Parts: sequence; structure tokens; C-alpha cells
Amino acid sequence: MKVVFMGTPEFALSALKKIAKKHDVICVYTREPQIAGRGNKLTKSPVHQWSEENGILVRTPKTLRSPEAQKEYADLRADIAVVAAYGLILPQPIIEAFPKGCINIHGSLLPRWRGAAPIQRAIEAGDDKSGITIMNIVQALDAGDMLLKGEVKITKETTGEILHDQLAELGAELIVQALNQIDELQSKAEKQNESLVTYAAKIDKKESLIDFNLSAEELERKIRAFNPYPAMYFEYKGERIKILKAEICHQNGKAGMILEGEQALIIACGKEALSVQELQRAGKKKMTIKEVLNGFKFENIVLS
RNA sequence: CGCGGGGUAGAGCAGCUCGGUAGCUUACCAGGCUCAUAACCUGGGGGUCGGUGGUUCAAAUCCACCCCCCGCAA
Repeated sequence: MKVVFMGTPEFALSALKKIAKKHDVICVYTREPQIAGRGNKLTKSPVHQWSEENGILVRTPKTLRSPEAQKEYADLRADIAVVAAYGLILPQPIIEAFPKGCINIHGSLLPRWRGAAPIQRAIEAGDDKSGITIMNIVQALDAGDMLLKGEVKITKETTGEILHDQLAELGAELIVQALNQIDELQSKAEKQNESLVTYAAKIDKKESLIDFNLSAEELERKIRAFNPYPAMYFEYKGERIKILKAEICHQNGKAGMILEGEQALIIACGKEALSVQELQRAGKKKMTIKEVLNGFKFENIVLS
């Protein structure tokens, strides 16, 4: 099949790689290069870079609302479009441009977690499973009929990064399967149950400052969900310290109080306490707590 | 030229202002002790102090340039 692929980050790239093995990807749409990284360098998206390296036509329109962009798109005469974390809203003419439509890879078991950050929100909420839904694109956000699903368990070890990678892999497999059976799947597409819809709000950097008034249980989930990005952190004597991994510890104390800072790092929360297992100090690489404490001790102060 | 922190033993750090025999924790090796613990005691090995050049009687430390790692912002 002739496929147009629309995607931007790593998550989309794993799908693109697999599709390109089985189908004819005639054009890739991705976000235009952004100013990013130290030194504010103009950086091409992962999908952009890989596509160029593999000789696939790349387009990076700022918007798809213009008639010119829409005509250029339609002129590709593809069979179908696959969208995965693209980053631009698709107007109706784009959605309807190709005969077999426009399908999307979404990182949750819809209708739960429509929206921008389904992977992290599932962990944060304490869900015991997540997954991939392949669905038709419609104008309303992530509301299209569902074609194919796959599940992944969320365990106590599941971090945002792990789940992201698992779902990227699963998404890649399912999208290839969906393309192979597209007509059959379309004939039995399933509507989403609107009463079960939840929304996964975009992650705001402000959320990553730890509020020790929350329970240790809630904070541990946030720490896992937001590892490695944006990573939950606290300020210790003006220094930003990210917690990458922590365990719940059955101790209590004034919220934010460092109960132990030499043999271990244990911080009291609203309910119980967190024993930090892995952290990253500003300017340093991430380290296990044992490594940190070999050369750095925390005083028993109260973190605000 | 976006802002900033850092590179010293395998790992984590101190020492740098104020140049003068490189130190701490841990890991490792050997011996002892122990039912057991991130155990304890004794002894030991391990470093061209990121690189190059400069200043100096003397540079981890001061100066210049370069390489590498990371945090923030976006």
C-alpha cells in the first residue's frame, strides 16, 4: 500500500520504521525543525532525521489549514495516512484525502486517556494496565472509531520511559497488522463508549516540583510516571534534585522533613515517607542513592 | 554567541579563594572475627588531578585555548 506517514518523536519513529519495511511510504510529514538543546540549535525531529537518511520525501508544513498544503497532500494519491504523535491538527479535507482514510496510533486503551499524555497519566493514576489503540482519525480529539487494541501491564517497576518504549513497540506491530487487514477492521470498527472517556492533560513542568504534603504513595507513582521526563524534583539548599526512583517507607514525620540523610535519604510526606533510591543532582548524571551518599550527605532540614 | 554546573583511584566527593609530598567515603585484594547484618577489626593495591600550552624555584590549585558530561530554558 502507498502510505503517507505523519509523526514527530521517537514514539512515532518506531512505527514508521516497521511500516516502511512492509509498505511503500511515499511521503513523511513531521513538525518543522525546532530550536532545541544547549546552544539553541535547530534540531530536526527523530522522524525527520531517519526519513532523510532513508531517502523518504519529508515535508514540514507549519499548518495544514491552507488550501495549498491540502492540495499538495491530496496530490500524493496515497491509499492511506498513518498518524502517530504528529503535533498538528488535521483539518477535515486532510482526514478524507485518501480512499482508505487516516488512522492513528494512540498510547492508551481508549476511551480511557484521550489526549496529550496518556502514557504518563495512566501510571500516575495507578492504572494496572495500558495499551495501544489503533483508530480512525476524526476531528474531535482521539474520539474516532477503534480498529485494533493491544494491552500492556503496568507494574511497580513501570516507569514512563519503560511504558513509552513498550507502547512504541506494540504500536508499531499493531499498525502494521492494521494496515494488512484494514478493510476487514474497518468493517467492524467499534465506537468509543463516551461514558468511559477520561482525558490525559498535557504535562506541565510545574507539576514536577514535589509537594511533600501528598502521600508517599501518590508521589511514588508520579515519580515513576514522570521518569525520565520531566522528572519529579525538590529543592535542597537552592539546588534542584530530581528523584528518578523511590520506595514507600513506613515512617511518618513533618511533611518535607529529611528523616535520614546519611545512611539513606528518607523524606517524610503527607502520609508515610519516601526512601529515595535513584536521583540526579543539577549538573550531574543520575546516580543510585548509595553512590550519592558516598560523597554527599543531606542535613535533616525541612524541604519546602 | 540563550543561562548555568561539572571532569581528582572502579564509583561518589573534598582539596582550588590563599600554589609547597593528593585526601575522604565506598568498592576491590589479603588476614582476623561472626548464626546473622549495607556487619566489625587490621593491613594493602590502585591517580600522567580531562587535554595542550603559558606563568613560576614549584601548578590539582593561577592564565589561555581545546575536548567531554550534565542541569535550566525552549
